[in-house]
Amino acid sequence: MNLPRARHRWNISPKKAVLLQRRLASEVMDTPLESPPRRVAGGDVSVTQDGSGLIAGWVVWDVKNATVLETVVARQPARFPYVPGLLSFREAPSLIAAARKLVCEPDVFMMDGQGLAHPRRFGIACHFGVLIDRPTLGCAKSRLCGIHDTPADAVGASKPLHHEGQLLGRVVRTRPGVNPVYVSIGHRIALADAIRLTLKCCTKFRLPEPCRLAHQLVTKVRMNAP
DNA sequence: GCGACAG
DNA sequence: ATCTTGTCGC
Repeated sequence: MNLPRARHRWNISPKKAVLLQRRLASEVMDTPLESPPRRVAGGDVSVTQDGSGLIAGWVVWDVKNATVLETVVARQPARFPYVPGLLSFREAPSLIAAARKLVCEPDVFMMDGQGLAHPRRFGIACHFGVLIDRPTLGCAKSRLCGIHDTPADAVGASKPLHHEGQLLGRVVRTRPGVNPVYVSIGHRIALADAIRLTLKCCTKFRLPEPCRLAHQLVTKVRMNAP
């Protein structure tokens, strides 16, 4: 992939990281996808036992044929701690490094974490999306901020996620009897597109296939190379 | 001051 | 996120 050049450093203080988020958040674009997505990349990051290394990976999923088109991984030292609200400063660098290895051009990138559903409206899906200038969406397994009702126990049921008077995303039931996921836009996508695509990629499990397979990928790589 | 807090 | 045993259900 031919990605844009780096726009800022990553080894900055949490204080400056927050300021950077506020500045870049204005660049997020809430716009419909230009065409029905066919190649969807799911990304995830695993951490080594001692917590010093990160392994990021992407799995490109063909939604039409339900097949894997490509997989890539990248290893990097962990240079930023996990701080709620600043996840992208810890994981995005490795995810970008891995994305640079992709040969194909995904139509959308699905991130394991929040997008707009963030205290400053700039979760990892927004940050990654703005930096690489590609359509992205956030599909998190739990809540970071906001309030919502419990969606009905049926596939596709959902409830809005609100925070400070704004609609940040939707809590979506992807499987009956299991916890819903938190879907929000990352960049260059509309919430309706994000939800539709998330559901379309959920075939047999709670998480959409691209994300689930990416999680398996980085976990296995970590096991086979401490 | 206290609880909450993506991965 | 990672660690970690058994357990319930299809």
